[in-house]
Amino acid sequence: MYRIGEFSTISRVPVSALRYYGDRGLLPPDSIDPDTGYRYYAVTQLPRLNRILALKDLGLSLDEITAILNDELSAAELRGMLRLKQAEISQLVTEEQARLSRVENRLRLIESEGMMPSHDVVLKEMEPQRVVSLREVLADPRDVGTMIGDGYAALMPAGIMPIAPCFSVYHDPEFKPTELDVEVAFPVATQLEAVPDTPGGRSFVQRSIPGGKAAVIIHDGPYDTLHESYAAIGNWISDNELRIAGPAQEAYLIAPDDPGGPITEIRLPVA
Amino acid sequence: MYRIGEFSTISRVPVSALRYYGDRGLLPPDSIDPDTGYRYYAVTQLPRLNRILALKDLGLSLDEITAILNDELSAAELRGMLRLKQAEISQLVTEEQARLSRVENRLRLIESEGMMPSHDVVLKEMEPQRVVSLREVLADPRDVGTMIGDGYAALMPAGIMPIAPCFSVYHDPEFKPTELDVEVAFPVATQLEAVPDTPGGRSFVQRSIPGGKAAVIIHDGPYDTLHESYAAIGNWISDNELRIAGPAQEAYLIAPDDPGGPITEIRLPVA
DNA sequence: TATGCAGTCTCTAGCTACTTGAGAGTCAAG
DNA sequence: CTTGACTCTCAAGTAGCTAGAGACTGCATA
Repeated sequence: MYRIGEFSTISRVPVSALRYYGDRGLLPPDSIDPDTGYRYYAVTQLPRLNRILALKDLGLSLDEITAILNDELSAAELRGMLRLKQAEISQLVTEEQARLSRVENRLRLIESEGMMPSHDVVLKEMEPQRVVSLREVLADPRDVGTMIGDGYAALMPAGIMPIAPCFSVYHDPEFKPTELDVEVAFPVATQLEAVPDTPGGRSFVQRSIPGGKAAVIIHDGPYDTLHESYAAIGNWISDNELRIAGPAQEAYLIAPDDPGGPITEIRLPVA
Repeated sequence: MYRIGEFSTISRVPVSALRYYGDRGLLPPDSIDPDTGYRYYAVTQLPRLNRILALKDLGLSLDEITAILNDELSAAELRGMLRLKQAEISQLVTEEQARLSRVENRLRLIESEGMMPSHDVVLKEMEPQRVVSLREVLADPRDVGTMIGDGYAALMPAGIMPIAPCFSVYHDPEFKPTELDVEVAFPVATQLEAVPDTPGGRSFVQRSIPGGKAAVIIHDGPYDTLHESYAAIGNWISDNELRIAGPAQEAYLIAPDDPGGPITEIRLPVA
């Protein structure tokens, strides 16, 4: 019988951890002196302790290990648990590798430009959004602004308030400066009975914009530098070995007539 | 100006996280209503929030991010921090890959044998140990027992108490059943003035056994099944893509004359 | 004007697997 | 009997939030 310090030396497990395992019921001491409370361990407990350490090394939690050691699991459940853990770890490895390449890219950016990039791309989870929208093929990209104005001019008098900033969706698979298939969307809370046509004679469609992951960047500046943010988001996506999985969106968080200039969020669905 | 809920919708960051970042000084609200305590955020805070998220995605802690955002770091420090993070992540990836292969091996073992292996190999950190030891080339492996007895017979009367179980070190690079170069070591607390020779005429050497990582297994059974544990430890080492980095040790935790039979710990230094 | 309800506030606790430390008691040797 | 090493219990700390309790605010409707 060993006292906890000796058992710690033999097993090379810290005293505090042994006490913790004992209190959790994972490795109760062989006996406890009822007068002094001293814990006494037997060498025969080493296999159990080593099993605890080995299972912990597989990434199992102490609760899971407790269940395994107390024989509460069938062989099938055990296999299932391990296969689950296997999937978890391989996902973790993939994620960490992606993180690693993000760090490497950031380092490369800093070394080449001497500073941090001015704005950052982040991956966000988008909720599906119910919208009323106008869609049109435009000759001039700047007409998007008039479409938005036209849309508001129809919605406001009808008492329809967008619940989030309006945004545009660019449906062209590649960029076409002369024939731009663009949708202007106004998020709404629920399906609406009727939506009036716009003063400009456009008709609204009600639909749901699907959710999912999107690479997002805030563009804080005039529209004629939007391409820089698109370049940043494009680089980020290829760096992270993702691919574009839907049409780009631009959300107009602050309108261009604001004294501070417009602020735009570019979103690119990815998978 | 947006209330926290709206800002949460726009940024797709949970309200609780925004409050937390505010309290940490990482992203204080643009203003706080002194009467109600309501937090108000501006769209212009989105770039900072996105930078926080992007840096978090690189694996930086909020403290580190605070330092970066408050411009407390030189470009060199920033590069250093990222390079450190890079090293950390690639080590993490390596570790998780090793863990993954451990899980896969465990699964394979379970599927082939229908159960968990009876004993477990674990990786432990060994402290360097000061010992007094006897070393000899033996014709018969079973003579190790007499060497141990001989050693104790010299040490006990001289008042030298080993501070840990004695163990043997097998110095042969490969196994030789007829000419076994074996060292029997007794751990001691400090360098000793003098150690008497044994009744059997052997002379002690004082030395330090180096520490480091070792693969360890508890063998709970008679010595003639030791090879099974050696096989298990050998498999484990190759599974984990480690290599043997020193002579094997066998620690005699419980002597073979105990009614429960001997318990032995096999240690194989690895790198 | 009253009521309701969604939103917000602060504060506390919980999550994992321990580690650290305080304050008190125990053991063996000299 | 003292000393020093060891052990005990209990509480708090770790990271980055999340969840919940109980109270207050703001806006819309009856």
